[in-house]
Amino acid sequence: MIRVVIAEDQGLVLGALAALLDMEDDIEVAATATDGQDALERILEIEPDVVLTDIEMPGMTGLEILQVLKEKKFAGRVIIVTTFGRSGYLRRALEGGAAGYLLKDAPADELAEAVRRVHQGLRAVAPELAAQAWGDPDPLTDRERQVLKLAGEGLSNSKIAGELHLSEGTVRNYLSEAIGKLGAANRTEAARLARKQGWL
Amino acid sequence: MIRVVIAEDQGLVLGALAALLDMEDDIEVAATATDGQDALERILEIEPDVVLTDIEMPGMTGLEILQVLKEKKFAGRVIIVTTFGRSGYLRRALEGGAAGYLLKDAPADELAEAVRRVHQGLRAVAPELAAQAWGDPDPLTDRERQVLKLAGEGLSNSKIAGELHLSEGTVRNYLSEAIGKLGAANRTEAARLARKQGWL
DNA sequence: GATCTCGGATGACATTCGTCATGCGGCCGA
DNA sequence: TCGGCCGCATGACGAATGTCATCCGAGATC
Repeated sequence: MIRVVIAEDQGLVLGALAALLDMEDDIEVAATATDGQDALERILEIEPDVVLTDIEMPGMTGLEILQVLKEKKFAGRVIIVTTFGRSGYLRRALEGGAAGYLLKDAPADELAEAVRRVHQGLRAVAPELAAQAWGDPDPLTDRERQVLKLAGEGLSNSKIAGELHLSEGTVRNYLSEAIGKLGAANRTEAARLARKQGWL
Repeated sequence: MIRVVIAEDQGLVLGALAALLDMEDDIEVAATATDGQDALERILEIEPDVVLTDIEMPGMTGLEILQVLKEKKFAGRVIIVTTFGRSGYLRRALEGGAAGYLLKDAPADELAEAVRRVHQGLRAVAPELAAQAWGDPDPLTDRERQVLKLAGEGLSNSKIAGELHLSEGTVRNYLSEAIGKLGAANRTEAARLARKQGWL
């Protein structure tokens, strides 16, 4: 019996995924959670064989959970299930030690199959992503990413400077760098492009 | 037996929802579709009692399907199931004759319940939305909306002016108006706020 | 110790944005 | 037919943004 914990913030989808997996004879859904913190607690408490988690969740993202589990030398395996195949996410997931990475638009029967593969020690990466995986690496530095992220939310340079404890001029420099690297015309377009690649 | 057709572009979620509903004794999933066009054909062919559809889908959105079904005097009832409670969407859905509007973060057992309610001729609107439904109507004029949308994608004023055949100064005026109405500090924040409300 | 590199900071400059007052021609209702 | 809006435009002005050259100090590298 493969014991699974599922973390997914959309209740309907969570319930549905659980229903789907519970139909399998060799898989048991041991617990579910709708936010990151909660998920982490359940996982550490239950020590399931496989963890299934979304990336975008309130409290703590799937990638952060992955990070923590790695530090705690968690013995089970983790599958990331998410909406979009952003190469940035995929790379971070694999670097973080994820055993699988599925897209939500995969056919439904791939899910149970992936759980089994992963439980056997194999990897399960959505085929349409495997190739693109190491495509174009994120050209942004940490600072540029931070600055761009805030700028993309509409903060002014001075607000950003305050937030990151930098001078306003420095913020301008990083932003200018980022805009150049992404071939954008301004901060807004730059943020949009970076977001599309999963770099934010 | 309530016959249901489900339209949802994310295969995994689609399969899972189907599994969830198929567990109910009085509900039968008659067909599923992963894009709007296909969904519409299935619905017209099968004439189910209830249609369950996402909003964002390739080919045709759930709201467009709703529109067409209304024109064709479709006898069944439609439930919109979507990710976020944007009041703009909700209003358009209800105006379009939707019988239900659920959020994906609702608890899973609400789904079957909603299907039954709707089949009996009742409405099923996620309670946390019902109040807000007619809350704040979109304060933006058509022009403001168009301009804001493009600005949010990173276009400069002059690009926007070219796109919409307006003068650059006029674009600035509309944008300034929109920023003011939304209480934002700049175009980027304004676009973000408007998007969050489903006004874009 | 001399030299490089790197994160961070300045200052100056041109451009773009955001705001506001104002002008003009339709079009609608009184 | 006369106001009064409304959509669109202008012009002007200050503030925010984008670009560059340059500088400084702390580690690395040699």
